[in-house]
Amino acid sequence: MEITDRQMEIIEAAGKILTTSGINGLTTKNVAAEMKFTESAIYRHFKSKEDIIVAMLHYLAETMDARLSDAVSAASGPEERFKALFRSQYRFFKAEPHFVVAVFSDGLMEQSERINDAILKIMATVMRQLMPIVMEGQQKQVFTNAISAEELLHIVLGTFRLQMFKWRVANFGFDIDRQSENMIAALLTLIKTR
Amino acid sequence: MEITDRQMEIIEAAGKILTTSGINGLTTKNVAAEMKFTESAIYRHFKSKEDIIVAMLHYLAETMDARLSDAVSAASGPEERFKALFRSQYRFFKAEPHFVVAVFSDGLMEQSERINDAILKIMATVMRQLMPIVMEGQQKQVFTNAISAEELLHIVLGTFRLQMFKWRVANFGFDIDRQSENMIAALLTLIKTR
DNA sequence: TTTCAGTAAGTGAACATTCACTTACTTTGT
DNA sequence: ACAAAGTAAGTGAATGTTCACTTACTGAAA
Repeated sequence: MEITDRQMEIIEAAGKILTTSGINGLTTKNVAAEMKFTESAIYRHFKSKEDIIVAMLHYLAETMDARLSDAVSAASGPEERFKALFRSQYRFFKAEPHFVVAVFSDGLMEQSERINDAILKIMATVMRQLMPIVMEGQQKQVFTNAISAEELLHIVLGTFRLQMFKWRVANFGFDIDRQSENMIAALLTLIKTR
Repeated sequence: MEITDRQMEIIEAAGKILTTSGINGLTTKNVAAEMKFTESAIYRHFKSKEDIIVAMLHYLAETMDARLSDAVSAASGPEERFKALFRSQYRFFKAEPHFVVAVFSDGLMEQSERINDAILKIMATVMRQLMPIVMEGQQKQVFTNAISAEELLHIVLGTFRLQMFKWRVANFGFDIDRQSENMIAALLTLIKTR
C-alpha cells in the first residue's frame, strides 16, 4: 500500500481540481491535463479513478491521526487541548483546502462504498481524538456536565463542519484564521462551566 | 411560475429518487421510470432537468417560510419559539426526507448557479426566522449573552445540519424524533442562562 | 533486452436533450 | 349537432457529448 512519488503527484493534482472545480470537475481527463499527460497514462499509476480518491482519503486519514495526536499531546489541560486540536485542523485545511471538498462533500460519498467508508473513517478519527478531551474536561469540571459528552461532541463538530461549509461556499474567500479563532472562543465560552 | 399538477408529480418523483438513490441516481431516465412514462415526456412539463430541481427548491423555500412563520407565531416566548421552529423542521424533514438530500448536499450545489442560489436562499430563510428568536432570547436574558447572536445561530444551525447529515448517512434508519428532542434539549440547556 | 512510463486512438455506456409523429380531448365556427 | 382545428401529453428513435477505461504501440533507461 506504499504510495510512489508519481502517485502522490496525481493525488495532489486531483486535489487541486477538487478545490477549483469541485466533484463534478474531478474527471480522469482533467487530472490528466493537470498532470500534463494523457488520460491513459494515469492508468499506469492507478487501477481506477476510485482508487485515486481512496488513496487520497487514506493518506488524509493517516496523516490526520498523527497530526492531531501531536497537536493534542503538545498541549496540557482540556481547554488548551481543545484549542490545539481545532487550530491544527484549521491550519491543515487552510493549507490544503481541497480536503475540505473531499471530506465534507456528500457527492463523493455517494460514489462508492469504499469512498464512503474512507470518509466516515476520517470523521471517526476526529471524534476519537476529541472525545477524551471533552470527557476529561467534564470530569475536571472545566466543561459543563449539563449535557452528555456525546451531545457536546456533536455540537462542537457540527459547528466546525458548518464553518467549513460556509468557507467552501464562499470559495475559500474569507480569512478562515480570524473566523476560526472566533468560533473556538465562542464554543469554549459556551461549554465551559461558569 | 405556477406549478401544474403534473409538474408537482414529477417533482415528487424526483424527490423519491433522491431519497432512494441520491444525487447520482437523479437522472431523467430514472425520473421517467418513476413516472411510468418515457424520458421525452418529461420535457413536455419541464424545459430541463435543472428546472425540475430549481422548481423543487423554490417550492420548498416558499412552503418552508410560511410553515415556520406559523409554527413560530403559534408559540410564545423565545424558548418555546425555539422549540417550535425546530420541531417544525424535524417534522417536515421526517415526512419528506428527500429534501434532506436536496438541501444538505453539495453535489447538487455544484451543478449550477441557479441551484446553488436556491439552496442558499433556503438556508437564509431559516436564519431569518431563527435570528429574531435568538435576539429576543438574549434581550430577555433567557439565552446567554456571553456570545453574539450570530455565533449562537451558527452553533445551533451547525448542530442541526450535522444531525440531518448523520440521519442521511444512516439511510434515515434511526428514529429522528427521539434524537431531535434530545438535541433541542441539549442545545437549550447549553444556551440558556443558568 | 526487458521493463517502465508514456502516447494515440479507440471502446461502450450513460447522459440530457431533440426530433417527428401519434393519440385523446377540448374549442370553435357553422 | 357536428366537423374542423387546436392542444396537451404521450412514444420511440436518434442526437452529440462526456465519461471511465482499454488496447496496441513507442521511446528510453537499466
